[in-house]
Formats: sequence, C-alpha cells, structure tokens
Amino acid sequence: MISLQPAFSFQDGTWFGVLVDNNDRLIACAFSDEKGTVERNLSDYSERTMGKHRGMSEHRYLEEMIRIFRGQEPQSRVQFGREQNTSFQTKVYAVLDRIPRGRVTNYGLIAKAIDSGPRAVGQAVGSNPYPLFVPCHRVVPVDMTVGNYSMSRAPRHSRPDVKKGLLEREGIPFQGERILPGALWTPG
DNA sequence: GCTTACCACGATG
DNA sequence: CATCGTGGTAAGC
Repeated sequence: MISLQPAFSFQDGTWFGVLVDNNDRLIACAFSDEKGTVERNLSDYSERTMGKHRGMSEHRYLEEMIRIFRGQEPQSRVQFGREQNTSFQTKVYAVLDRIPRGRVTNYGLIAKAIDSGPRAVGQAVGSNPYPLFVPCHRVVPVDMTVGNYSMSRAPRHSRPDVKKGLLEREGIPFQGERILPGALWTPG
C-alpha cells in the first residue's frame, strides 16, 4: 500500500504542486494561478487521499518544477511512478522526453515515430500527468503556431499564453505568433 | 495572406 | 458512439 503526499509552492505568481509516493517517485504534478485548481488536479490522481494530508511546503521536485517553468536547465533526475499510464501514453511520453530544451516537435511527427495518428497523440499529450517534467509544452501544431495547452486536464481551458511563455523562456525563437523553422526537432 | 468547412486518423471512456 | 492539445485539402475572401 503506497501513500501519496502532496507538496505545494507559490512562485512567480503561480502555484505549483507535486504528488509523490513514499519512494519519492513523482505520480503527478500541476501548476496554475489558482491553488484550488492545482489541488483538484492532483486529487484526480490520488483517489480520495487528498485533503487528509496537510501537504508539505518543500520538496526537491517542486524546486525542479519551478526551474523548468522558468526555462532553466534541470538539475536532478526525477523518478516517475507510471502505473496509471496506459501503454500508449508511455510510448508518447518516451518521445516527449527526448525533445531537447529549446526545440519543438509536432503531433504528426510523433505519430509517425510511434506508428499512430496525430489525434491520438494529441489526446495522450493532453493528459500528461507530469507537465513541465515531461515537456508536453514542446509539442505544437504543424504550422508552428503555439497551439493549445490545457494546464493538466483543466477542461476546455486552453492557455496558449502560458505555453508560449514557457517556450519563450527556454529560448525558442518566435517571429510574431510563429516559431522559426530551425527550432523544429524530428524524433528518430 | 487569411478564414472557414469537411473528412480522415487512432485512442479512450 | 462521442470526444479530442491534429493533419490535409479545398474553397472562399
């Protein structure tokens, strides 16, 4: 029986939350300008245990998450708990893991790499339990616009402004609303 | 250049 | 069956 522990932090006008198990594996994480949104997102993964815990205010994964949010280089390695993921999600996230910082790829290229379809990839990317750690913000439409960003399953609440901020801070070159072609990374 | 519209695709509940 | 963080094409401006 594993116990899940949430931790929260407020930085840069943003609430960050991580959910870790007793082996320090990352089960899920979320960020938002509202703390309640982060709590709700995490409770979706923790199956009712949330709210009974007080919640820690410090965890190294939080620091790491904020670093990535700021576009900085990651420092330590994160161990993931992937029991909740489907096998298809695992395949998609393995590709996301390989997108270099400062580059982007698109849904169709990922689909080609794992012999699937772009729409299915979009669905898996959109249900990424580990935003920032698994860089789903580096997946954009084929026309190199920013595309959608649902902030870890906040329904019908796309935040392309947040996604664009993340991409800009990690150095992705924009010309207006378009990413320059040189930033495109092809899996393979 | 832009905006619609429509159909195709694969995974999921 | 309906839904989706898409892609391709075609038509209109």
